[in-house]
This record gives sequence, structure tokens and C-alpha cells, in this order.
Amino acid sequence: MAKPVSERAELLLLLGEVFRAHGYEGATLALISEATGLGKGSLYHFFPGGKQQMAAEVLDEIDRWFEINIFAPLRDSDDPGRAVAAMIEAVDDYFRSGRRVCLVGVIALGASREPFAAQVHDYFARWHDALAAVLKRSGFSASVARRRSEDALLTIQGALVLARGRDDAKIFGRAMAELKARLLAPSR
Amino acid sequence: MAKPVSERAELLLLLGEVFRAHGYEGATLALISEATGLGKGSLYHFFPGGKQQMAAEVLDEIDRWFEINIFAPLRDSDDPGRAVAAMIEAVDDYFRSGRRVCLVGVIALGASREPFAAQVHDYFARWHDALAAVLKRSGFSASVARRRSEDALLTIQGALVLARGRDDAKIFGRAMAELKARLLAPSR
DNA sequence: GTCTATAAAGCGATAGAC
DNA sequence: GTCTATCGCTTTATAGAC
Repeated sequence: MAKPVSERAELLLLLGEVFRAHGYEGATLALISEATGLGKGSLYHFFPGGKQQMAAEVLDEIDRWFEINIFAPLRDSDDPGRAVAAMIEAVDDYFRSGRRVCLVGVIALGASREPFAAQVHDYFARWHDALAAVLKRSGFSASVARRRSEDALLTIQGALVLARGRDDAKIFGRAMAELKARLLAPSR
Repeated sequence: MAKPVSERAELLLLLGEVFRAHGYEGATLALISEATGLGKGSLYHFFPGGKQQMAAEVLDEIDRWFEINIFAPLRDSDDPGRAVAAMIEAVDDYFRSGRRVCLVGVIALGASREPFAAQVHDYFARWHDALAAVLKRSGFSASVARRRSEDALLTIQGALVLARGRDDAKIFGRAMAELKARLLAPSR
């Protein structure tokens, strides 16, 4: 009996946590094997491309999750206030209120970012576009909408870095609360 | 003739660039050897504690640089407008307008952050304190001063992550320009 | 103080039995 | 599909000549 697709998704979820916790280089096959309960043989059966394929598929899975839960709702919304609030709630949920780190950011800053550069770039670009679109629809000029969206993305990433660096997840919560107000504040 | 201290500082500068470019794990002794022109024997002569000592001393050197060029001027200033402008200029210079990454942030997000957790925490805490002090002196309440300073730190870190992730250094410049205005804007 | 040689361990990846 | 055994390589670190 073939392994259902849903189980591969669960496997990718576990892999994602290992990559988040240890970085791409730090996530050794031994750690991955331990976290998934799968031997190296099984891992290479699922991912003939080895560690790089594992990380690439994890990034794809993350992209899929954000597309469904963040990007699409943003694009489809005609109520910017609700859309922004929903985005921040989903983001807070996804990053466990600052206790979970962003794998895309980890890869972006990490040593082996080149193989994943296109995926990283796309993730940020699509988020940026989706958020800017809803802000523009709410009456902001295209340039203000794009500038504010960029600010939102970098605030989320920076809050995760600072929260981890100071080992204080509350930093993330404060940043998200202020971001919400800032994103929809009247234009100057 | 003993090697002057100034040359060790230059060595730490080179080491810092290797760690920034490749991360802690990715900075192999081979790469370090190539970048410094020193064989492994010499490297272990200078750093008996190996790679971990190298990174720890690089972080110390970074801390010293920020203390002199950023933290102290912030603390000593009685003109918040000038102090903030000078800080942002120094930061823009240090991070090469977004083309250079923050090693402290890289370590904070990286796999081997534990050995350096105290240094990372201190770097952010001292910056936070120094910036909040100058804002408070300019008339903001203690809580507004601290919240805005936290926002400044996370904006810098996030801008560096996003600039690298999207491979667009201009993101950093835009973020710094807006940060300057936001830091000193009248309190709501 | 700098080098080469090498140790000892860990790495990603592969082979092949079951 | 899953496992064990192992290859070939790279890693950090050490030893010792110069």
C-alpha cells in the first residue's frame, strides 16, 4: 500500500522543525533521522536528492501554507481592516507568538542560501504583493501601500530575530500589536 | 618581537567577515585559513579554544565597536535629533547600506547560538538601553521610549534579513529613512 | 610563530539485504 | 519501505618539526 500524500506532508512538518531548530547546516542526517524515526535508507528513499531536496520541499510546503492561509485571504479580501487583522492573527499563530523562528529568514541569513535563493525571494515577493494590493484597495497610493507592506514584512522578521536573540517572545507580540496600528494608520 | 594588539584586531575583522558570509557552521577552518592567510597551526596558536573562541572574540570586538561608535554617543548626547541621526548614519555605514549582514543576528537565528547567547543578549540589551535613554531625555515617557527603541532594533534586524532574502539592499535604506522619522515623531 | 602531517570524529550519501 | 554497513570525504583539533 502506497504511503498517502498526507503522510509526506506530516514528514515535511517534522523536517521543518528540525531545520528551524538547527539551521540547514546544523540539521544533520542523524538529527533528522532521530526526529522522524526514519533511518537514512528511508530518508533517501523519500528524498533521493538528499538534504537539499528535503529543505527545498519543506520551503515549498511553507509556501503552500502561506499561500492558502495568508496570501490568498489578503488578495480576496475587500475589507482591509479585517484582512490585516486576520493576517496578523495567522502570523502570530504560525510563529507561536514569537517562540518559533521563520525558516525562510534562517535560510536567507544562513550559509547555504544560494540553492534556495529563488524560493526565498518568491516567498517574500508574493507576500509583499498580496499585502500591498489590499492596502492599495483601501485607498492608499501604490507607493505608500508598497512601502508599508515592506515595513510589515521586515517588522515580522526583525521581531523574530530580536525575540530569539533576547530570548523574550513578548517582543514579538508587542511588535505585532504596533504593526497592526501602523499598517492602517491614516497616510501622512 | 611580539605581535601588536592592533594586528589581532585586524585578524578579528577578517574572521568577522568570514562568519558573516558563511555563518558559524559554514565558516570552516579551511575558509578561515584562506581568508586570513594563516595556517591551522597559527590559528590555534592565536585561538587555543578553536572556532568557538574565534567567534566569541569577534562578537566581543563587535560589541566594543558598537559601544564606542553607537552606544556611548547615544548615552552622552543631549540632542536626541542629532543622536538618532548619527546612530542611523553609523548603522548604515556599518552594515554597508544593507549589503552586509549582522553577525549577532546570524548567530541569534543560527544553530549554535547557545554558547554565545549571553553575548547576543547583551548586545541587544545595551543598545536598547542606550537608545531608550536618549529618547526619554527628549521628553518621551519611559514606556514609549522603550517601545520605540525596541522597534528600532527590530527594524534594523528585519531590514537586513529582508534585504538579503530579496537580494535588494535598497530595502535597508528605505527602512532606515522611515525609522528616523518614526523614532522622533510626536507621541500619540 | 608558522608550517605540514595526521589523528579522530562526523558528515552526506550509497549499496544491498530483507 | 526500511534497515545496517560502509564508502569517501570533510570537519575540528593536535603533534611536532622548523
